[in-house]
Amino acid sequence: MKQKEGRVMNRVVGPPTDLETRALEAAAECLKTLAHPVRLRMLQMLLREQYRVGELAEACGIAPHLASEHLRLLQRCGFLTADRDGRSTYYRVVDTHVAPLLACLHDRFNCGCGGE
Amino acid sequence: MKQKEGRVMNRVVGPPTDLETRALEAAAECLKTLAHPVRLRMLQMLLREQYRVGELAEACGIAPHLASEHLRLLQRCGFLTADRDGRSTYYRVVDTHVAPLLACLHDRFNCGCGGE
DNA sequence: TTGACATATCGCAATATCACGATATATTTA
DNA sequence: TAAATATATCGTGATATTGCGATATGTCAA
Repeated sequence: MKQKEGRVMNRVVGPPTDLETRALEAAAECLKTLAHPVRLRMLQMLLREQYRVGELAEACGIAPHLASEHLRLLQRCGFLTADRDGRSTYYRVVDTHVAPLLACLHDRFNCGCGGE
Repeated sequence: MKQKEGRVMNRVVGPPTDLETRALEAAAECLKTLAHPVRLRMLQMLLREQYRVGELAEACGIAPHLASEHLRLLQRCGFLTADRDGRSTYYRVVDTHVAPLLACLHDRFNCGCGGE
Protein backbone atom coordinates (compact mmCIF):
# COMPACT_ATOMS: atom_id res chain seq x y z
CA MET A 1 0.00 0.00 0.00
CA LYS A 2 1.48 3.25 -1.15
CA GLN A 3 0.38 6.87 -1.23
CA LYS A 4 1.77 10.11 -2.62
CA GLU A 5 -0.24 12.38 -0.40
CA GLY A 6 -3.48 12.43 1.50
CA ARG A 7 -4.06 10.17 4.47
CA VAL A 8 -1.88 7.50 5.97
CA MET A 9 -3.10 5.69 9.04
CA ASN A 10 -5.83 8.24 9.70
CA ARG A 11 -3.37 11.13 9.56
CA VAL A 12 -3.10 13.90 7.02
CA VAL A 13 0.42 13.92 5.64
CA GLY A 14 0.10 15.76 2.35
CA PRO A 15 2.53 18.51 1.41
CA PRO A 16 1.89 21.88 3.06
CA THR A 17 -0.21 24.45 1.24
CA ASP A 18 1.49 27.53 -0.14
CA LEU A 19 0.01 29.67 2.56
CA GLU A 20 1.31 27.50 5.37
CA THR A 21 4.70 27.28 3.72
CA ARG A 22 4.98 31.04 3.37
CA ALA A 23 3.99 31.55 6.99
CA LEU A 24 6.53 28.98 8.13
CA GLU A 25 9.23 30.62 6.09
CA ALA A 26 8.41 34.02 7.51
CA ALA A 27 8.38 32.61 11.04
CA ALA A 28 11.70 30.85 10.45
CA GLU A 29 13.28 34.05 9.19
CA CYS A 30 12.17 35.99 12.26
CA LEU A 31 13.33 33.21 14.56
CA LYS A 32 16.70 33.29 12.85
CA THR A 33 16.89 36.97 13.66
CA LEU A 34 15.95 36.30 17.29
CA ALA A 35 18.53 33.51 17.54
CA HIS A 36 21.48 35.61 18.65
CA PRO A 37 22.57 36.29 22.25
CA VAL A 38 23.17 39.98 21.66
CA ARG A 39 19.84 40.53 19.95
CA LEU A 40 17.99 38.64 22.68
CA ARG A 41 19.64 40.80 25.32
CA MET A 42 18.75 43.95 23.38
CA LEU A 43 15.12 42.90 23.17
CA GLN A 44 15.12 42.05 26.86
CA MET A 45 16.26 45.59 27.66
CA LEU A 46 13.98 47.25 25.13
CA LEU A 47 10.94 45.50 26.56
CA ARG A 48 11.41 47.63 29.67
CA GLU A 49 12.08 50.98 28.02
CA GLN A 50 13.69 52.61 25.01
CA TYR A 51 17.50 52.87 24.74
CA ARG A 52 20.02 54.55 22.51
CA VAL A 53 22.35 52.55 20.26
CA GLY A 54 25.36 53.42 22.39
CA GLU A 55 23.67 52.29 25.59
CA LEU A 56 22.73 48.95 24.05
CA ALA A 57 26.23 48.53 22.63
CA GLU A 58 27.83 49.13 26.02
CA ALA A 59 25.37 46.83 27.79
CA CYS A 60 26.16 44.06 25.32
CA GLY A 61 29.89 44.69 25.30
CA ILE A 62 30.11 45.32 21.56
CA ALA A 63 31.09 48.22 19.30
CA PRO A 64 28.35 50.76 18.55
CA HIS A 65 28.38 50.07 14.84
CA LEU A 66 27.76 46.37 15.51
CA ALA A 67 24.86 47.23 17.79
CA SER A 68 23.46 49.35 14.99
CA GLU A 69 23.56 46.39 12.64
CA HIS A 70 21.83 44.06 15.10
CA LEU A 71 19.16 46.69 15.66
CA ARG A 72 18.65 47.03 11.92
CA LEU A 73 17.97 43.29 11.66
CA LEU A 74 15.49 43.40 14.53
CA GLN A 75 13.80 46.38 12.93
CA ARG A 76 13.59 44.59 9.58
CA CYS A 77 11.56 41.81 11.22
CA GLY A 78 9.16 44.36 12.63
CA PHE A 79 10.16 43.89 16.24
CA LEU A 80 11.56 47.38 16.76
CA THR A 81 11.13 50.94 15.61
CA ALA A 82 13.58 53.82 15.78
CA ASP A 83 13.05 57.42 16.89
CA ARG A 84 15.72 59.98 16.26
CA ASP A 85 16.41 62.65 18.89
CA GLY A 86 19.28 64.88 17.93
CA ARG A 87 22.40 62.80 17.43
CA SER A 88 20.86 59.81 19.19
CA THR A 89 18.54 57.14 17.89
CA TYR A 90 16.20 55.56 20.38
CA TYR A 91 14.89 52.09 19.68
CA ARG A 92 11.80 50.52 21.21
CA VAL A 93 9.73 47.36 20.84
CA VAL A 94 6.60 47.71 18.71
CA ASP A 95 5.62 44.09 18.16
CA THR A 96 3.30 42.82 20.89
CA HIS A 97 4.42 39.22 20.32
CA VAL A 98 7.95 39.88 21.51
CA ALA A 99 7.00 39.97 25.19
CA PRO A 100 5.21 36.60 25.36
CA LEU A 101 7.90 35.04 23.17
CA LEU A 102 10.70 36.19 25.46
CA ALA A 103 8.61 35.06 28.42
CA CYS A 104 8.54 31.55 26.94
CA LEU A 105 12.31 31.63 26.60
CA HIS A 106 12.67 32.86 30.15
CA ASP A 107 10.61 29.93 31.40
CA ARG A 108 12.76 27.53 29.42
CA PHE A 109 16.24 28.90 30.09
CA ASN A 110 16.34 31.19 33.11
CA CYS A 111 14.44 29.06 35.62
CA GLY A 112 15.49 25.75 37.09
CA CYS A 113 13.57 23.83 34.46
CA GLY A 114 16.16 22.25 32.24
CA GLY A 115 14.30 18.94 32.12
CA GLU A 116 10.58 19.65 32.09
CA MET B 1 30.54 62.98 31.63
CA LYS B 2 31.68 59.45 30.88
CA GLN B 3 31.07 56.02 32.34
CA LYS B 4 32.40 52.53 31.72
CA GLU B 5 29.53 50.63 33.31
CA GLY B 6 26.90 51.02 36.02
CA ARG B 7 24.17 53.58 35.66
CA VAL B 8 23.47 55.99 32.83
CA MET B 9 20.50 58.28 33.13
CA ASN B 10 18.95 56.19 35.93
CA ARG B 11 19.28 52.95 33.98
CA VAL B 12 21.49 49.95 34.64
CA VAL B 13 23.58 49.27 31.56
CA GLY B 14 26.48 47.20 32.90
CA PRO B 15 27.67 44.12 31.07
CA PRO B 16 25.57 40.99 31.56
CA THR B 17 26.53 38.50 34.27
CA ASP B 18 27.96 35.17 33.21
CA LEU B 19 24.76 33.41 34.15
CA GLU B 20 22.62 35.63 31.99
CA THR B 21 25.06 35.33 29.13
CA ARG B 22 25.05 31.55 29.28
CA ALA B 23 21.25 31.43 29.35
CA LEU B 24 21.07 33.80 26.39
CA GLU B 25 23.52 31.68 24.43
CA ALA B 26 21.56 28.52 25.17
CA ALA B 27 18.31 30.23 24.17
CA ALA B 28 19.91 31.55 20.99
CA GLU B 29 21.14 28.08 20.06
CA CYS B 30 17.70 26.54 20.50
CA LEU B 31 16.08 29.37 18.56
CA LYS B 32 18.55 28.78 15.76
CA THR B 33 17.39 25.17 15.69
CA LEU B 34 13.76 26.25 15.60
CA ALA B 35 14.46 28.74 12.82
CA HIS B 36 13.87 26.46 9.85
CA PRO B 37 10.59 25.99 7.94
CA VAL B 38 10.89 22.21 7.82
CA ARG B 39 11.67 21.89 11.51
CA LEU B 40 8.80 24.20 12.43
CA ARG B 41 6.43 22.11 10.36
CA MET B 42 7.70 18.91 11.96
CA LEU B 43 7.15 20.33 15.44
CA GLN B 44 3.69 21.49 14.43
CA MET B 45 2.80 17.93 13.41
CA LEU B 46 4.49 16.31 16.38
CA LEU B 47 2.58 18.50 18.81
CA ARG B 48 -0.56 16.63 17.76
CA GLU B 49 0.82 13.07 17.78
CA GLN B 50 3.93 11.02 17.11
CA TYR B 51 5.11 10.35 13.55
CA ARG B 52 7.67 8.21 11.81
CA VAL B 53 10.64 9.73 9.97
CA GLY B 54 9.23 8.73 6.60
CA GLU B 55 5.85 10.31 7.30
CA LEU B 56 7.47 13.58 8.35
CA ALA B 57 9.73 13.51 5.31
CA GLU B 58 6.79 13.06 2.95
CA ALA B 59 4.74 15.75 4.68
CA CYS B 60 7.63 18.18 4.33
CA GLY B 61 8.50 17.16 0.80
CA ILE B 62 12.08 16.20 1.58
CA ALA B 63 14.17 13.03 1.46
CA PRO B 64 13.94 10.74 4.51
CA HIS B 65 17.60 11.11 5.34
CA LEU B 66 17.22 14.88 5.47
CA ALA B 67 14.23 14.53 7.76
CA SER B 68 16.35 12.34 9.98
CA GLU B 69 18.96 15.07 10.25
CA HIS B 70 16.43 17.76 11.11
CA LEU B 71 14.96 15.49 13.77
CA ARG B 72 18.39 14.87 15.21
CA LEU B 73 18.89 18.62 15.64
CA LEU B 74 15.51 19.03 17.31
CA GLN B 75 16.32 16.13 19.58
CA ARG B 76 19.69 17.63 20.51
CA CYS B 77 17.93 20.73 21.83
CA GLY B 78 15.68 18.58 23.99
CA PHE B 79 12.50 19.27 22.06
CA LEU B 80 11.95 15.70 20.86
CA THR B 81 12.55 12.13 21.86
CA ALA B 82 12.67 9.03 19.66
CA ASP B 83 11.08 5.62 20.19
CA ARG B 84 12.07 2.74 17.98
CA ASP B 85 9.42 0.24 16.87
CA GLY B 86 10.84 -2.34 14.53
CA ARG B 87 12.27 -0.66 11.48
CA SER B 88 10.50 2.61 12.25
CA THR B 89 11.50 5.39 14.61
CA TYR B 90 8.69 7.43 16.11
CA TYR B 91 9.46 10.94 17.27
CA ARG B 92 7.39 12.96 19.75
CA VAL B 93 7.60 16.27 21.59
CA VAL B 94 8.84 16.09 25.16
CA ASP B 95 9.54 19.74 25.94
CA THR B 96 6.48 21.48 27.39
CA HIS B 97 7.71 24.86 26.16
CA VAL B 98 7.34 23.95 22.51
CA ALA B 99 3.55 24.27 22.49
CA PRO B 100 3.33 27.83 23.90
CA LEU B 101 6.26 28.89 21.73
CA LEU B 102 4.62 27.65 18.55
CA ALA B 103 1.36 29.24 19.73
CA CYS B 104 3.16 32.60 19.86
CA LEU B 105 4.41 32.08 16.34
CA HIS B 106 0.94 31.12 15.18
CA ASP B 107 -0.45 34.36 16.61
CA ARG B 108 2.23 36.33 14.82
CA PHE B 109 2.28 34.63 11.42
CA ASN B 110 -0.89 32.65 10.78
CA CYS B 111 -3.50 35.20 11.78
CA GLY B 112 -4.27 38.48 10.11
CA CYS B 113 -2.04 40.39 12.48
CA GLY B 114 0.94 41.45 10.45
CA GLY B 115 0.94 44.98 11.82
CA GLU B 116 -1.24 45.25 14.93
C1' DT C 1 22.52 -15.64 5.44
C1' DT C 2 20.50 -12.84 1.88
C1' DG C 3 17.70 -9.12 0.43
C1' DA C 4 14.61 -5.35 1.24
C1' DC C 5 13.26 -1.61 4.01
C1' DA C 6 13.70 2.37 7.40
C1' DT C 7 16.65 5.31 9.43
C1' DA C 8 21.14 7.36 10.40
C1' DT C 9 25.74 9.20 9.37
C1' DC C 10 29.58 10.99 6.44
C1' DG C 11 31.86 14.27 3.27
C1' DC C 12 31.41 17.86 0.24
C1' DA C 13 30.13 22.14 -2.21
C1' DA C 14 27.01 26.12 -2.16
C1' DT C 15 25.23 29.53 0.59
C1' DA C 16 24.47 32.41 4.69
C1' DT C 17 25.97 34.62 8.86
C1' DC C 18 29.30 37.00 11.74
C1' DA C 19 32.49 40.38 13.53
C1' DC C 20 35.51 43.66 11.99
C1' DG C 21 37.87 47.90 10.00
C1' DA C 22 37.04 51.54 7.08
C1' DT C 23 34.02 54.82 5.69
C1' DA C 24 29.69 57.52 5.18
C1' DT C 25 25.78 60.29 7.01
C1' DA C 26 23.53 63.28 10.27
C1' DT C 27 23.59 66.44 14.14
C1' DT C 28 25.45 69.56 17.54
C1' DT C 29 28.97 72.83 19.04
C1' DA C 30 32.77 76.01 18.41
C1' DT D 1 32.83 76.06 8.09
C1' DA D 2 35.34 72.77 10.80
C1' DA D 3 35.54 69.45 14.43
C1' DA D 4 33.37 66.24 17.45
C1' DT D 5 29.71 62.99 18.44
C1' DA D 6 26.31 59.29 17.39
C1' DT D 7 24.70 56.11 14.03
C1' DA D 8 24.69 53.76 9.82
C1' DT D 9 26.61 51.35 5.85
C1' DC D 10 30.10 48.91 2.98
C1' DG D 11 33.43 45.26 1.88
C1' DT D 12 35.88 41.24 3.47
C1' DG D 13 37.57 37.06 5.45
C1' DA D 14 36.39 33.49 8.89
C1' DT D 15 32.98 30.45 10.32
C1' DA D 16 28.51 28.00 10.29
C1' DT D 17 24.51 26.02 7.99
C1' DT D 18 22.19 23.60 4.27
C1' DG D 19 21.01 20.08 1.04
C1' DC D 20 22.74 16.32 -1.32
C1' DG D 21 24.75 11.75 -2.83
C1' DA D 22 26.97 7.98 -0.98
C1' DT D 23 27.20 4.93 2.52
C1' DA D 24 26.44 2.74 7.04
C1' DT D 25 23.45 0.76 10.63
C1' DG D 26 19.57 -1.75 12.28
C1' DT D 27 15.37 -4.63 11.58
C1' DC D 28 12.37 -7.87 9.46
C1' DA D 29 11.15 -11.69 6.27
C1' DA D 30 12.33 -15.53 3.46
